[in-house]
Order: sequence, then C-alpha cells, then structure tokens
Amino acid sequence: MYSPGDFPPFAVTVDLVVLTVRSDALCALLVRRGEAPFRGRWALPGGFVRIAESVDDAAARELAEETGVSGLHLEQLGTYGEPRRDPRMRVVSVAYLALAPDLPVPVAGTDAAAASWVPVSEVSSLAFDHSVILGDGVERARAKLEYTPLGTAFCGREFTVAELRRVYEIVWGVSLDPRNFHRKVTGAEGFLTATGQTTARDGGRPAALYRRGDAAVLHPPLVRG
Amino acid sequence: MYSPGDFPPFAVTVDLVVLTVRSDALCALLVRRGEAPFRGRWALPGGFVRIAESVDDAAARELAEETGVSGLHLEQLGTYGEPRRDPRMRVVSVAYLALAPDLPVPVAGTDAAAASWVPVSEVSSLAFDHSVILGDGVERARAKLEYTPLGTAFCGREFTVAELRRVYEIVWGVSLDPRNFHRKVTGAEGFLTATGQTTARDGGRPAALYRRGDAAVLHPPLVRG
DNA sequence: AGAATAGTGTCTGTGAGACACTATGGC
DNA sequence: GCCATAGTGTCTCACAGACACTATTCT
Repeated sequence: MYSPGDFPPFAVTVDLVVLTVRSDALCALLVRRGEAPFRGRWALPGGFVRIAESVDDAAARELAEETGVSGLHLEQLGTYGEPRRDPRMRVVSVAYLALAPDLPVPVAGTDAAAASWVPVSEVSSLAFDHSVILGDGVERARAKLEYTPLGTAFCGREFTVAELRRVYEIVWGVSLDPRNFHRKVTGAEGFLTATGQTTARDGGRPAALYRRGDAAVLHPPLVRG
Repeated sequence: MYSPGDFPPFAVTVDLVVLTVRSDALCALLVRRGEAPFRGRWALPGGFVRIAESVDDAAARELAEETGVSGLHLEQLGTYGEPRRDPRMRVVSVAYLALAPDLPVPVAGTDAAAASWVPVSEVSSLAFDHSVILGDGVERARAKLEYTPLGTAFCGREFTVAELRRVYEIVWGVSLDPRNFHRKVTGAEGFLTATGQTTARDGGRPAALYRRGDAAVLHPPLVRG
C-alpha cells in the first residue's frame, strides 16, 4: 500500500488551550513568541511531537512543562491541518484543551520569551491560526460544563459551592441563582464529595467544603442560563 | 523556534468512519486490505494527506472516492498518534466521521481490494487501531443524534417520520414510542421541513414526507430511550 | 441587633412519557 | 366492514426556576 519514502513528510505539533478562572475572568495561558515567524506575538503554548512519544503524551509533557503541574484535565480538541497555517513548512497541529485551577504563576517555558494568563475576552490576534483554536477551546469548555462535572477542574482540591458557582457564572457569562445551583450540584450523583469541613472565607455562615466526585457525566446536566 | 530539517518527520493520514443504516443495522464502510501490513484484514477506508491539501480536504476527497457521493456530513472525530500504531513508520492519523444514507453499493476503492458495508455489531478486529477508531465513531454518532438533527443524514432526501424513527431505534438500539417521537421531531424548530407530499410505503394511512431542516442543534434535544 | 452568606422548602410552569383516541389509507 | 399505520389530545410525574424562609457566622 505504501512504504517509507513515498509519503509526504509533515511536522506534527501539539498546541494547548489551557484555561483557568482567575480575577473574575476566564483566562488562557499564552506565551510570547521569541523567534520568527510571528516573533513578539502571543501564541498558544505547544511544541513538536517527538518521534518516539505518542501525541497525547506530547501534550501532557508540554502541559507539565508550561504549568509546572501535572494531573490536570487534558483532552483532545481537534487537529488543524491547513497547508499554509505555518508559513515555513507543512505542520499539522493537534490541539488539546486543559482546564486548570488558579495556578500561582506560569513558569517561563523553555523556548518561550514569556508566559502569562490572559483573559480570553482581551485576546486579540494570535500567531498562526491560534485564535481559531482558542475560540474552539473556549466553546468546548463552555459546552463541557453543561454535561460533565468539569467545572470542578477550575477549582482547587477543596472548594465551596459558591466558588464553584462563580466558575460557572464566569465561564458562561451568566448569573445563576445560588439556591437552585446549590440544590442541583449537591443533588447530582457523583458530582461532589463532602469533606465534612467548613470554611468562612467571605463572612456569613460558613460554607461546607467539597471535593470533586467521581462521576464522568452529569445526570441531569446543568443548564446554561 | 525551529526550522525545516530539525523536526521529526511524520506521515499523516486520514481514516474514515462512514456509517449508514441499512437492513435494520448500523453499518460501517470497510475495505479489505490488499497489501501488507494487515493484508487481507478489514480496515477503515483512508489514505495519505497530500502535501498541498488540507487535512479536511483529504478526508472529503477520500470520502468521495470511496462512496462515489459528495456532500455527506463529515466531521473530525479525533487524531490517533501512538508511536507504534503502524508497524512500519510513524504515522499520525486524523479520523473523520461521515454519516450516509443507504447508498447503492460501495465502489471499489483505488487501492483497496474490496469495500463493503458491515454491521458494526459484527465487526471483529480491524487492522491497525481501527477498531478503537470505529468504536469512537459509533459512540460519537450515537451522542450526536441526541442534540443535533443528524439522524436525517442517514435518510434519503425525502423521508417519513417513521423512517427517521427507525434510524434512531437502530442507532440507539432502543424502541421509541411512535406517537411521542412524531410530536417531538415535528415540534422541534428547524428539524424537519414538510414537503406537502405523502407516501404510503407500508400500507396504512399515508405518511407525510419531510426534508431535513436547517437547524444545527436541537432545542430541546431528543432523549435516548 | 443587623448584615451577609449558606442552605431548605414550596409553588408553579413546562416538558417527557404513557396511552386513549381520531384520521386515512389498503384489503 | 377490518386492519394497519399516521397523527392528535390528554393525563401524570418529574424537574427547573422563582423565591420565601431558616441557619450560622461576623461586626
């Protein structure tokens, strides 16, 4: 059918849409490019897939390098393969979506001039086709929050219902009734696990602390707005 | 950041999960491999991405070549990039999901020994990691039928509500109440467009004929049995 | 006490499923 | 007439949203 040598050679990269919620905004991790092409422009973090590692492993490796944290939620978003998306050669990029809690501060990547959390509403035009990829990632994240318990991926290990609600309000850009939200998330099977602890971070009655549960999908789904 | 020559070379292919409903079963389009590796085994149709075409275009081209039909629903499913998924070289495959009506019969592909519709329940082990890809495609198709009007992609240009219902029953493997199904699909905004024609294919009162509507998502979604 | 936030109870509207009933064809 | 399938009306239950109300802390 084919043999080495008669196939067109491609470079394969991974690009990461890493999202978090901080300072009342949905933010993406961006790096400023230190070299051509698009030198000085913001871009998604990413890099080449090594010849002996899987594409998924490459994404996990890059994510750990950029954030300094492992174990974050990571899923494939899509593959972007227009012929001229990189002006220098034929590059096919596999994009991944990662959701992170409010991490201290991005560590400077090995080959990036600077890394920073940028509110997605303030992102203008990124290098390559990364604006499209980021848009697709944000849309996927918003959709995933409806029918999976992934809102918890934006929170720390322990969190209150109010903190989780803020995540949903910021990601969806809506306001939710605190009482109905509370009933819904505490009632959904496997969404939250009570720790038995409470905290009083904001004055008022102390709130119970929860950890994420073990459900992979939500029955019934949360409804947006 | 990088330059031609210092990146690991990959081959990039597209693989197609083409599904249809025929003979009361959900069927996938498979080809029997004519060459090593996996000679004689069933595999998903697919092929190399050409150096000057986009990955999406490559998928559409392969789909038209295999089915003889263009304009089918085609969407990216995922990218499979384990280092050893092809025993001969490093190949990254971008998989696509296509949904087709009951087409006459597959035309023999250019480089495939034979092509055939095979009920997915009877598919045993395919070449490469194609069993995994097929499974992912079937799962995606089942999910898509819930919240998009894509069930109509399995029907011809004009169809009755009963024919559409059979599609859902076969894909989901459940039985649905004909009366509630009728009310739901005719009530969903943009799902169906009435043609004004009727047909009496099965005896009984003639059924109205519909074409697919223009909605991209369903409000409210159909619910799986 | 008063303010603030946490959490519960209750009402009401909407929609899904069950299924009786009507409509329209072939025989 | 009978049978088969198409399509509508209606009942009931469950759940989402609105919001009154109670609970527990801080100042």
